[in-house]
Amino acid sequence: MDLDEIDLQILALLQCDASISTELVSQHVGVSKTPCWRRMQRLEKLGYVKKKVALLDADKLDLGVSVFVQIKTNRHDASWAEELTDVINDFPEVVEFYRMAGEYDYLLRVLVKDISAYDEFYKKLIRSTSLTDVTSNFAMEQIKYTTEVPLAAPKI
Amino acid sequence: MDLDEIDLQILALLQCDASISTELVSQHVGVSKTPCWRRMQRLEKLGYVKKKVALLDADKLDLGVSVFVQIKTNRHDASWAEELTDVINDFPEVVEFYRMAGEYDYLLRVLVKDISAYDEFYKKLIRSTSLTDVTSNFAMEQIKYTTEVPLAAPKI
DNA sequence: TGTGAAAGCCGCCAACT
DNA sequence: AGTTGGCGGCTTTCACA
Repeated sequence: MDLDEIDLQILALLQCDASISTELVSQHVGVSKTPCWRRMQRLEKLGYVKKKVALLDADKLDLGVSVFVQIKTNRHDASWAEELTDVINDFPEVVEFYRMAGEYDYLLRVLVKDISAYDEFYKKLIRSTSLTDVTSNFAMEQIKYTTEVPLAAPKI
Repeated sequence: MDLDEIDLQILALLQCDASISTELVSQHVGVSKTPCWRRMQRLEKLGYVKKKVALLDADKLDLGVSVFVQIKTNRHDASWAEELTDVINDFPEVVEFYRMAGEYDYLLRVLVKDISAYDEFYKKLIRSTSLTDVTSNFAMEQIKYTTEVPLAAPKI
């Protein structure tokens, strides 16, 4: 990994606030504007920073319910997995999608307005591909949600 | 909800790319610069935009393993729940934390480097509070991950 | 809401250590 | 790798229709 301490500090700052100016970043990490700017450019070009996004308040937008959906299948060929991936990617309600080890094959997090909106999603899902077993677990409350990855770098 | 179509379009753009300039936003949504800027200010002030962040590449930073941890407890009083919340919030490895309906009481997503890093986390967790049942499910692959909430607004 | 325009900061580059 | 200096442009703001 070709990152030094300063790079990690820059990443820590940016993943906390992407709209911070180069000048402020440079002051925090203790180098002057230009090298700091060059580092930031490099971190983007190398893909350490994937994108900069605005995080919206899901509750305010009436999307307060997360549902975790565990999926089991008996088809384990590559083409079916690809099909499932395509299907899932077309659902904007699915915000996370994992292939799992263990009992269940896949795990989804689905973000919807309420239970009936989830039911609509569920019907769409089982209609669009063949699944052996689908188990839904409802979240009552989102206690923590962060996009910040746990960097080894010291917190600023 | 005091948002019109234009506001929703602005939100859709910003949650896809927060570094887009006011001018580009204004062109996309069909109003001129200043009113568009005023809307964007308003959306932030009202809290629809919570923050702007950089999304980092977890794989590149050697944090490729997500573990979903289901927690069961027999203590259902408010003070214990608060204690758990505090404990969890102090773990940077825990990137998501939900109170669940159904069999399990809580669900965590923990982001770590590898299995042994997870084991370290696990030991820290069970040491810091009393839990009746902890089940860990490992994700082999993150197929989809987005911070974009499914807005009713038309995709741009 | 839209227009226009001023002020200022910021990203960006050049020349040098 | 770092610094210093500066140009150009965009963001931000205000005044007014």
